[in-house]
Amino acid sequence: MAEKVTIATVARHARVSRQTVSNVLNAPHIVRQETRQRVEDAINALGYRANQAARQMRTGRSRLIAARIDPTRDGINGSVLDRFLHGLTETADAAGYRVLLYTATDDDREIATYGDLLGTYELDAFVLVGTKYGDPRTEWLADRDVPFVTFGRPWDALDAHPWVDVDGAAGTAQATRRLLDAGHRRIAFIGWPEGSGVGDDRRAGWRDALRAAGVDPTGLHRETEDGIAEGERLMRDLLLAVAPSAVVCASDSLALGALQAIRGIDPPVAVIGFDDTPVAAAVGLTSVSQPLGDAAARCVDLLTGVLDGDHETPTPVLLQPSLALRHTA
Amino acid sequence: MAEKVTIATVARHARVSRQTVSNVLNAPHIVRQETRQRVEDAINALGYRANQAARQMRTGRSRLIAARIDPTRDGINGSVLDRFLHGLTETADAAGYRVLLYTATDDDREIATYGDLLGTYELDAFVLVGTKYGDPRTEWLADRDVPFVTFGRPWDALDAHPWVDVDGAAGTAQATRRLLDAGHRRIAFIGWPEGSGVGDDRRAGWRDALRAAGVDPTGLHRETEDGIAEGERLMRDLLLAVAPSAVVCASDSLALGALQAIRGIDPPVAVIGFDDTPVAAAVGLTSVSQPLGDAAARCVDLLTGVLDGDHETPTPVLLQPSLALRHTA
DNA sequence: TCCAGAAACTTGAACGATCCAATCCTGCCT
DNA sequence: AGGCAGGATTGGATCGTTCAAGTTTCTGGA
Repeated sequence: MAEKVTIATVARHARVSRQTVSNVLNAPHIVRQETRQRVEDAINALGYRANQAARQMRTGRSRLIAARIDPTRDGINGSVLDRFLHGLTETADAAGYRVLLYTATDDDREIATYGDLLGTYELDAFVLVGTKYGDPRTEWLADRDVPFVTFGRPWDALDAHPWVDVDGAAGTAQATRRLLDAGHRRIAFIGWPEGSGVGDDRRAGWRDALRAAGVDPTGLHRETEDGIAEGERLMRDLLLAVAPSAVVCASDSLALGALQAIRGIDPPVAVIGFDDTPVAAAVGLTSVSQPLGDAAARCVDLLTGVLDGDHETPTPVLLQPSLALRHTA
Repeated sequence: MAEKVTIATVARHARVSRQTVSNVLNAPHIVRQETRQRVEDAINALGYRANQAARQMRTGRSRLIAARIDPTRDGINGSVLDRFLHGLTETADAAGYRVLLYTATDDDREIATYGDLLGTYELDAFVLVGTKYGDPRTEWLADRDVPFVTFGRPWDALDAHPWVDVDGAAGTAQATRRLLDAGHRRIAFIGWPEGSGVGDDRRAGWRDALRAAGVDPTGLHRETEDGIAEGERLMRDLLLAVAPSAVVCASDSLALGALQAIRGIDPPVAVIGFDDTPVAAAVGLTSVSQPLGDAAARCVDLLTGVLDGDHETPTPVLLQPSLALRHTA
């Protein structure tokens, strides 16, 4: 069994002091070129890696970022988180950080977990996915000056914190415009009950795009909780009430339900979903696609900005979604 | 800002020495009841949490488990990993461990990452998802005595290591028997090319169930890479060649393709997929469901067994899948 | 040649927990 | 009352790194 290689081993091997080795690692510019080379050679020869625990003890920083992994709720939208987490892991890695997972069943437990993670692991930052009106989690973190980013806007706009989001309104607007361009006029919308930031935003995009084209959106939209059965029910309702020739949905679940409701109708009713989930790809559903890899990368950017001493509050990032065209629209 | 609460703070508050506090945490039985109570009260009052970095430095153990998060490949099977990771996080948490994510694009990089994680973070163990014939990763880890568990059998059976798996053959056999019970005789199988452990296992379950019922499986199966289009192609082929009344597939992707191929056929051809992905739930596809939460929990069980000093190699775990019945079979 | 000042490098201390060995109680027996 | 055994408690050393302060070496101008 090989001896443990510490900074002292490297120092001895390169005939310098421990501190010089440390400097080569953390502040290379203050070490003379020749010495630096000698130390780097020793590091490579010995396969030395800085022990994170020891470093953390002195600096108080763990180079660990926490992210929550949810129980896949209805299953369909779960893969969004999946893809986001992968992007996060990849980008964090490149920036020298690692992602630690945690779960929680409700806000209180989640906050308790924050305390635990901060106390025992001295986590550097948190990434929160999804935000709601009056989110107690962001408040707790902000009160304690814990760096964090949310993937999702702070809908309160009470106090600003760094965030990254995808412009949902732009997505539904783009979807609506595509349908308008294809000659559709009676374009309906199936969304979530008023009051959720994300849902209202997506509905607004559809409404504004219609108005801009001189179409009155009145009566053309329906609201429900998310779900396939719900989408199917509301689509049937819309068909009877206003006979739309196309529909934009706030989620792929709803869109999938809509697809089932219109089966057999000719000419086919166009359907566009939201999130570009695997299900959409599988059934050929056109859907608004979020740039999740980019979003994750920008989250890491914002965090490293804060962690590496940028004291100014970083500018929020609003990314543009794109339309994954398939055969339903 | 509150002072940092260390073991010394607690000791002062409880009027004992640091060591006594440490004993209360790590070996409670050697501390007198009354003293222990006083120390525990102090811990709660002060909100003390043992600093993991300091503990790790002395003990060499990080209470961190690494798990890989893959880029969602074809998207459909991605959520399996998602659900597994969630289960892992939950169970590990309960056992006092945390899950650290990593990614890698190929085996070599993955192994390099192992070295990095072990060197800098002193990870306690790895969980590998998916194994193949002659997996270099397990060999590397075993050579270095790094504790690890695989979710997936070692198909080589060369040297044993702890593993947890779901009995794929039992799943396809169960699916096949259900179809037999419903009166089907010409039950086809669409699977993956010979040579993958998982694929061969799933095909064997179908074949053996047919034989047990006195049906000759010859000519009733087709092989291809995974994918919806591939499944559709092979199903059309099967329809022309042997006109099956039912088909069992090695994945939901293949089953989804099969579903598209049989659209409009009456009486409908029964289809059963594998993995019970969100897509299956969405389109009403009957599918073999893996107990992913259980599997994750058993992985953690095996690991904690090894980490907490059980020197005997733990027994592998083979879990039974169940059939998620929907309207395609 | 000498010296100031900067640059390069070295040394001792500290982070917070655990381990080890030595000391202090406490209760019990004679 | 004195002595003893055993468990409970204590102080000091330690893990590997970085910080703060100190010392040596180098550079250039008078």
